Amino acid sequence: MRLSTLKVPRASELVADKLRSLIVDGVVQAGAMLPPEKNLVTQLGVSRATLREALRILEAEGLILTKTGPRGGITVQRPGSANLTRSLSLLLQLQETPFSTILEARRLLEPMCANLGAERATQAELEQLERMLQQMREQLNDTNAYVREQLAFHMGVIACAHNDVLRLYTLSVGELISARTTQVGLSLEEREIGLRAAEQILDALRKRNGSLAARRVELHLLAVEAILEKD
Amino acid sequence: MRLSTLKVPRASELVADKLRSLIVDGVVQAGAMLPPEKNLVTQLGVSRATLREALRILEAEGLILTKTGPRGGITVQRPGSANLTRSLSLLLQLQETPFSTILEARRLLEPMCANLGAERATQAELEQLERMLQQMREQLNDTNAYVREQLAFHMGVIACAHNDVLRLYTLSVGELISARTTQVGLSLEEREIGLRAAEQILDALRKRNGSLAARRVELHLLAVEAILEKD
DNA sequence: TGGACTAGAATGATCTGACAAATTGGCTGG
DNA sequence: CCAGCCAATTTGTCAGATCATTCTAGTCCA
Repeated sequence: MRLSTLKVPRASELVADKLRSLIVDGVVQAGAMLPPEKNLVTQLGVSRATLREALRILEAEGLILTKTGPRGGITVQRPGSANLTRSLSLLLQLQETPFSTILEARRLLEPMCANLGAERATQAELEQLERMLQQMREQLNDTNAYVREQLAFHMGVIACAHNDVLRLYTLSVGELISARTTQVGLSLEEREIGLRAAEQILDALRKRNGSLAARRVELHLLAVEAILEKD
Repeated sequence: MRLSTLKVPRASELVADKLRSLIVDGVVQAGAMLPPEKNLVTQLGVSRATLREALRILEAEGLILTKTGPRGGITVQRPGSANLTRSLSLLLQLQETPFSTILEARRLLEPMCANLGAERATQAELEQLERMLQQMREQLNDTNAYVREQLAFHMGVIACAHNDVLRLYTLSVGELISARTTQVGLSLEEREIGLRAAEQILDALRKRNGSLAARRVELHLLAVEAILEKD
């Protein structure tokens, strides 16, 4: 008989597990508030220090946020992509992964998603993309706002694929690359070229031509990479 | 003049940031130990409670682990894929993403990586894959061990693509699916079929035939999906 | 000699109680 | 009516003590 080494759980971890399952199981919905620390301490039978260590864990997971004062307290949140992106970013930094690898990943992921999206996009989604395009046109003179809208458009295209896993993956690499793009900056000409590329991509989606959409996305991404790597 | 709402950082977050940057910047390498809490408290000028909240954050990020006793203490770790997988899993659970979406993501990611891998695999990697195949043969009678080796083989194939981002993505969906596979279990016949598929995939890699490798991976994954969805 | 046992030290884990800081809502005096 | 101040609530931080775990070294006995 083989026994694995027995792991002694900490009280703070057990508390974190208990509260996390309340959230994941939907007992407390996002937006709702947990009882104040004072009450939790009595209900859980641990000290405040232990409870607070558990809260920091949940906060690191993006499940809660805390505010001081009356009307403050512990609010349950739905974690966004931030944590996923953060985990990825940490891993890549520690492995000293070159930026070109991130670019390549996006260059492979997005065309694939666009291909799927061309088949699956609903009419409403296409109209939404048209509105996003309009947003990009309006923000053409503000680099930061433009980069933000561009990412939103990309994600809108990817959302048409109706696959949340791929959407989250693409979003996390997209966020990393957008951060860099904002640093480097885009000239007005580059922004205009990007806008035209977006128009072409939406056109391909409207035609339900997946391979055309994929090709256009890839070309656009290659152009962006050329800009990012010019220095 | 517009001022964004001023955010008051907590001491525990500042401490976590400071320690994290020590790790990310390589001042303390993985495997090294941080000073004991007692010393950190005096060096950082915060209370022990605050320091410990910071440590729980870093632990949640997979950057450290703590042990009690002499020779215990705070060890710096390189975070593995666990955090990424965990973040993804949380997000998917809260969005009530169906399992089929995860399967689809893998079915799209792995063939793409295999295609790349066929072009880029080194001789050493091919030999490593051959050894993994041997491991699978030896574990053919132990379902859990077999599933583990199968995931290792898959990841070995993906590693040939030499893209860490895609490797991490594929690994995280792979871990989610493997967990399910272990629950469902595989019959001996299914394991033998899987083994033969792996042999075929390695064969395609050896021939440097990317599209063949992609097709074989996809067929294999479709077979696995059929097993997982049979109930 | 050698092995088992024990006492002590190092270290993290938890608890307790207190005070500080932030924020809201109501009160009060003009 | 309103501006400003005060009190209450809640989280944030601190200091100190005690408990639990685990390694080391020494001791005792066969």
